[in-house]
Amino acid sequence: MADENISDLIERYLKEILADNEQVKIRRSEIAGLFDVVPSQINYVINTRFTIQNGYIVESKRGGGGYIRIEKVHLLDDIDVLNSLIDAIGNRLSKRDSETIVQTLYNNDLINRREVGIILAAIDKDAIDLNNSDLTDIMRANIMISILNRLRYER
Amino acid sequence: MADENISDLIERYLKEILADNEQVKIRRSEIAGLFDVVPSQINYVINTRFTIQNGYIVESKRGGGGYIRIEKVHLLDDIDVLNSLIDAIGNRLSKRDSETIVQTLYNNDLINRREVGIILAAIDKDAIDLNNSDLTDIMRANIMISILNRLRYER
DNA sequence: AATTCTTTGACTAATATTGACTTTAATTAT
DNA sequence: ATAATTAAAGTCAATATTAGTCAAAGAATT
Repeated sequence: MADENISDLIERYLKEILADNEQVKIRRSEIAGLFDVVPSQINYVINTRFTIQNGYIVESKRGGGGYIRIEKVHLLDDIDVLNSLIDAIGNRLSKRDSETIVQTLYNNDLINRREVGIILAAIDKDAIDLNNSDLTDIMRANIMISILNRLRYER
Repeated sequence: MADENISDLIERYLKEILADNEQVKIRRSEIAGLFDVVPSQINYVINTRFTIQNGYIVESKRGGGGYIRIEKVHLLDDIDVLNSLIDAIGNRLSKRDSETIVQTLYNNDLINRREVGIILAAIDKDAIDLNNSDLTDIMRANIMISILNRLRYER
């Protein structure tokens, strides 16, 4: 417990609030001031400790009245399939492989027919085409991973 | 819930009225006075929060007895909603506008909460980012249109 | 010694607020 | 009737107020 750098302290501070609340809404500069660090360190703490893998989602808004909101989400129990699918996708994902993944999701009752349609529309070749099949496969991988991560929790 | 910016407060004020009425008719300077802001801020609020994507149409008149009227738009059926949303998307689509669209889909019972999450994941900034914000907005427009088109016949 | 993690700050991006100037419509004066 | 005045709303660019990114420097760990 005594091994604490400032990022750890900030993490602990936020998680203590999250122990009693579903979410924290902060003003970045305030927290930075509280711990006497530069504002961007708050981003560092968030990026390293409040990821979706840890069960947190983060929203923010800039400008007057801006904020950062961290929300704890409930990760589902049976997400092994999702996790292994995420792990299996590398940087690129072919159309064919993406269809296999969607089929797997459907077979495992992780998505319904309608959701199959939506996901296939989201990664549709024409939609994400960039005149560069390499880029298209990268884009497809990114989108698929983002969706799989979303399926890992419910709100 | 405190600490919202004034534009959010004005938005909320108007939407509360619109919850009970089909339309609001305001005198710009009055609302500005009520919230102690400059009159043109009312235009800012309207332009950013009461767009057609949001499901509102706005009419106004200048000169003596001038006014601004905000009206909830009433589209006949789901296809109308989808068509008008598709029409409103050009080549590019900002994050903000995309969120408005998804909200409108939800408000019109065209998608459920879970589908909101999936769609937002599909167009998430980090997912479709290619280190080029121009391309990001183009990609977001393409994906959103693809999904909207899917919803058009999958229902 | 090498690698990874943390801290810092300069620069960028998004959103909100303000105010000077313009346009339109109604009212009043000629 | 027509012109002048007044009373609105609209536009747009400048400024203010946040948060985000990224890379370099420093610290800790392996």
